[in-house]
Amino acid sequence: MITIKDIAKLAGVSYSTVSKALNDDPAIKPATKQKVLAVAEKHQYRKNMLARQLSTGRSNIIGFVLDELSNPLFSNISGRLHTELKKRGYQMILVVADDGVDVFSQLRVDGCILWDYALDNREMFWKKFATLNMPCFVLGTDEAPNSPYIKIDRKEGLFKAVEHLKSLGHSRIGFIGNSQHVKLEGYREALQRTGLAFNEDHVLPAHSSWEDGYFAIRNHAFGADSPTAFIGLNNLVTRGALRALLEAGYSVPRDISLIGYDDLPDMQYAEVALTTIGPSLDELAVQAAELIVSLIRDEQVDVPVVIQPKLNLRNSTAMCRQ
Amino acid sequence: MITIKDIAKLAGVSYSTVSKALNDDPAIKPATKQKVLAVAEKHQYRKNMLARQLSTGRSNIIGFVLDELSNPLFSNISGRLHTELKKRGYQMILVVADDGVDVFSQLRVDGCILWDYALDNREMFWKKFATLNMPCFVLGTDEAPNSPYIKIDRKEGLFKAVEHLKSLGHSRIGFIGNSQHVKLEGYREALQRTGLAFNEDHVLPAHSSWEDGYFAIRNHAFGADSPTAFIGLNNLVTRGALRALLEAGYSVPRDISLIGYDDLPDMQYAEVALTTIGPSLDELAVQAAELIVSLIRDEQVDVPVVIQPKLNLRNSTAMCRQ
DNA sequence: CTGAAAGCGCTTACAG
DNA sequence: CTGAAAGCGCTTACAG
Repeated sequence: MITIKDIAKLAGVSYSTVSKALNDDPAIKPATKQKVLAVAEKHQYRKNMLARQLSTGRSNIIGFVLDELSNPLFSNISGRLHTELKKRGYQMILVVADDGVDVFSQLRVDGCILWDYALDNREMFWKKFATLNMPCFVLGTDEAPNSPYIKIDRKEGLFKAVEHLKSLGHSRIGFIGNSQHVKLEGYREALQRTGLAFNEDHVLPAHSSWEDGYFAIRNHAFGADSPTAFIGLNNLVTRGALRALLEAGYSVPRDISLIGYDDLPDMQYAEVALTTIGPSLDELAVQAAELIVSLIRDEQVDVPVVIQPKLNLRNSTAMCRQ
Repeated sequence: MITIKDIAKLAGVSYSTVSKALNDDPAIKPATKQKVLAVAEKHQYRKNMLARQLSTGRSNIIGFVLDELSNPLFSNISGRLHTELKKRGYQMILVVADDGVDVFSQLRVDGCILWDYALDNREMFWKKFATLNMPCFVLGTDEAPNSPYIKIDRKEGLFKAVEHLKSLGHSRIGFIGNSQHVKLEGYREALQRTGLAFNEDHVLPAHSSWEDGYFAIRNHAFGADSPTAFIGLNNLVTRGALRALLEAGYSVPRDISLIGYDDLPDMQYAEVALTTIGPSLDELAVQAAELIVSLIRDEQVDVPVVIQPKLNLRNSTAMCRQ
C-alpha cells in the first residue's frame, strides 16, 4: 500500500505538505498542489481512511440499525436513506439489530439511526442506545425516552383510513394485526372519533408476516356481523389477508374493502391494487438524513420530528353494499 | 471516550499490559487480567477499533457490494450472508453498487464480495474490482476474468426446468426474459438437449421487474402455437407473469405451467405456489462466507466454486393437456 | 510475567 | 507558502 510518505518522496515535498494538498488546504501553492495530485494520481494513491479517522476522530460513516431485511419496507427505506446520506457526504453501513448497537460503539461511526419498527426487545435497545454517547436517534417510533426521534403519527394514519372507509358507508371496520400497540390504539381511537362502535371480534390476531395475515382471515368466522372492510397492520399482513379473502371467494373491493398500512411501491402489484396509508418513504429518508447530520454538527434541532401518514387511493376500497 | 491509558492508570498497570489483557494474551497473569477486565467493565471501556485496525492492518469487516436492494433476492442473500460472516467473526457492511468499490478501497475492509447479478456496467466493475488489491471475489456470476468467483450453474438449472416440463408432456416451452444472456443460452441448450425445437416467438422480452413479466404476458399474442409452459427469468418477472396469466383467464397450472427462477421463500406465496429452480440460498451464503475467509487467510482455494440450482416442486406445473 | 518504545498513516497547530 | 513534530488509540516485538 502506497502512503502519504511515498508520495512526499516522489513529489519532493514533505508529507505534511502532501496531506494538505490532498485536503485542499488553501495555504498550499497551486503549483505544488498540482504536482502532488499528479503524483498521487499516477500511483493510484488511496487515502487510508482509518488513519484519517483516528486522527480527526470522525469517520463520515453513519450506522443504520435494522430489525431485519426480510420485510420489503426495511430494504426500501435502507436504499432511500443510503441515497440521501450519500448526497450529504456520508457513507451508510447497515447492521442487523441483534448486534447493531455494539458494533457501532466499537466502530465509532459518526452517528447512528435505530429503526424502531417492531423490535422484540425494544427496552434493551433503547437502554443501550442511550449509552452510546454519539449522535443518534430513533426512527419511526411513537416516542423514545432519552433520545431524539422521528415520530410517525400512526394513530393519525389510522384515523384517515377509518374516516375514508366510513365515508364509503362502512360501519363495521376490522383490523388485522395485534402486535403493534400504537396502531391498535389508533384504530380504537379512530372508531371513537368517527362515532363507530369498537367490537373485540373485529380485531384479527396477526403478528407481522404474510402468513399471519393470510391465516388471520382464514381463521376468521365470517358471519352477518363481520366487518365489511379491513385495515391491515402492515404491507405483508395486508397482502396475505388479501390472498385469503380472494381464495375464500370474496371480491375485493366489491364484497369487502381493504386498506393496507405501508405505502410501498409494490402494494399496487397486489392482486387488487391496494389502497394504503403510510408515511411517504421519501420524506422519511430525507428527514432522517437531515436530522442525523444536524445532530452530528451539533446544530439546534426541533425534536421530535413528526411525519404524517397519507392516504393513497387505489382499487381496494369501495362503497359498502348494504 | 475512555482509553486504554485511562484503564491502565486506574488498574495500576502499564497500558501495554492492559492491551494484552484485553486481547487474552496468555503471558498475562490471570490475577492481573481479572483486575484489568474488572476496571474496563466498570468504566464501560470500548476498544477503539479504528486504532486497532490501523495498528494491525486488519478491520474484520467484509464489504458486500450490491446492485440494489429492491429485488427481494438481494436483501434475502444479504441477510443470510451477514449471519454466516458473523459466525466467522466478521462484520459485514453493505454498500450499493454505484460507489461500492470506491468505498472499500478507502475504508480498507479486509475483503469484499461483489454480487454480480445483472450489473449494468459489469465490465467497469470487474476492472475496478481487479485493481482493488485485497481479497475479493465475484458471487453468482457465470465467469469472471481476473477474480476468483462462485459460479451458479444457471444453464444446468434451466436444463432441469425444461426437463421437468418435458416429462410432464410439454413440448412448447416458453421463456420470459431476455436480459440475461446466460439464462437465455441455457434455455436454448436445454431445448436442444431434450430434443425440443427452439422457437423465437417463445422468448418473451422482459428485463427484470415485476412489470416486465406482467407486460410480457399481456403483450404476447396467444395462439394455437403458443407455449403450454413458461419459465420466468427471475422471481419478480415470474410473479408478474403469473398475475397476467391469471388475469387473462388462464388457469395455472391447468392451462399453462409456470416455473420461476430464484427459490425465494415467498415464491410459495404467489397466487399459485410456484415451482422454482435456483440455488439454495443457504448454500450460497455459506459458500460465500467460507470463500472470503479463506481468501483473507491466504489459504489454498479451489475456484471457481460451482453451485448447482435445484428444482423445487410446488403447484404451478402439471401435465400438459393435449 | 510486565513495561518502555516504536510504529500503524494520517491531521493540524505551530514555527519559520 | 512549507516543514518538523506531536498526537489520534491501539498492537507487538523486545528487553528485563
